[in-house]
Amino acid sequence: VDPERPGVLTLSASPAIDLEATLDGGQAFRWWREGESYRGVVGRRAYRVSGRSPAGAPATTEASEMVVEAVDDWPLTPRDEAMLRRYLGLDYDFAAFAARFAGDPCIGPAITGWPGLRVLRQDRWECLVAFICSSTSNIPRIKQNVNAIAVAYGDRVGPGPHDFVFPSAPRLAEVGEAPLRELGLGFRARFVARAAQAIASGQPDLEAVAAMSYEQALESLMRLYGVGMKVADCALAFAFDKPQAFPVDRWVKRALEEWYRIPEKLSMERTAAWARARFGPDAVYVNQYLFHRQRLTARGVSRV
DNA sequence: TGGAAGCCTGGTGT
DNA sequence: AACACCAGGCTTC
Repeated sequence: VDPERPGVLTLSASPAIDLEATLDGGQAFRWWREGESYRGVVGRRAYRVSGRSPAGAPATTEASEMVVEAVDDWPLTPRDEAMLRRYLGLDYDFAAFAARFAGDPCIGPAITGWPGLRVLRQDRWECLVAFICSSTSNIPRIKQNVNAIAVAYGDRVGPGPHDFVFPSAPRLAEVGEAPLRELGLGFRARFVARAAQAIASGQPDLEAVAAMSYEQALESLMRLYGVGMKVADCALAFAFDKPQAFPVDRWVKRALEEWYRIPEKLSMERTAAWARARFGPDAVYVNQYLFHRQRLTARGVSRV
């Protein structure tokens, strides 16, 4: 925090964070492009985040600074800074990861092509709900669902159309299934309502889940109705400090078949287990690069 | 224990 | 423009 400019916070990252890939690439669903920056809510405050290079341009491998301001224009505190650094995963030793996988025929070039893709550390409950909503869905629709929930039942923290805090589990538990269905969640409304009830009653306690081993945490989340392995792994990786998680969806499975000769018939579970063993404690970073590369290549905007 | 069907409905492509 | 068909899974059978 710069005492001369209390409304603005500067965060440095090396390499520069690719905001588009990181904030709007399928990890988080409540960031909105606003000119050169992205706007979204972290904790109970709405922020604008912008990189030094124009959004959309390839991130550079050099260190760069991000500029963050709160939409309420009040001063930013060291607490804001600590929270945002945590959210953006700025303490992660990215260089070590990049070095470790530089020689990998698939991941190496992907890291070179998108050096600024990072893994976020999101709010546990919001992230869990978002991935429950991801079942047989797509990114635009997931965004629509999650934001509809926030707008309908969350507290407003800014003047913008998306400046809402995601509602707590107890709040969504009292809302119930039918209203969620009316927001367009479809069959996922039951999943979210039942998860909200369970979490609201402390079964399980999400902070306790985060403190568990990966295996125990996975088991705990999968006991929730509507949460299978893919959804649980996403939540664990993106919100529960479990970077060894490796969510396998059709995109990632296809990429593994293509690059690592995984047999097509191998189940999702076995594929995930193979990948965790193969890629180790940073598996989710590999996972994100596989996903990102596969998805963008399919769209014809490959950088490798 | 594995595998296939059904679920809601907005996106996406034709 | 209208209309299939599909989609970043889950539960159930």
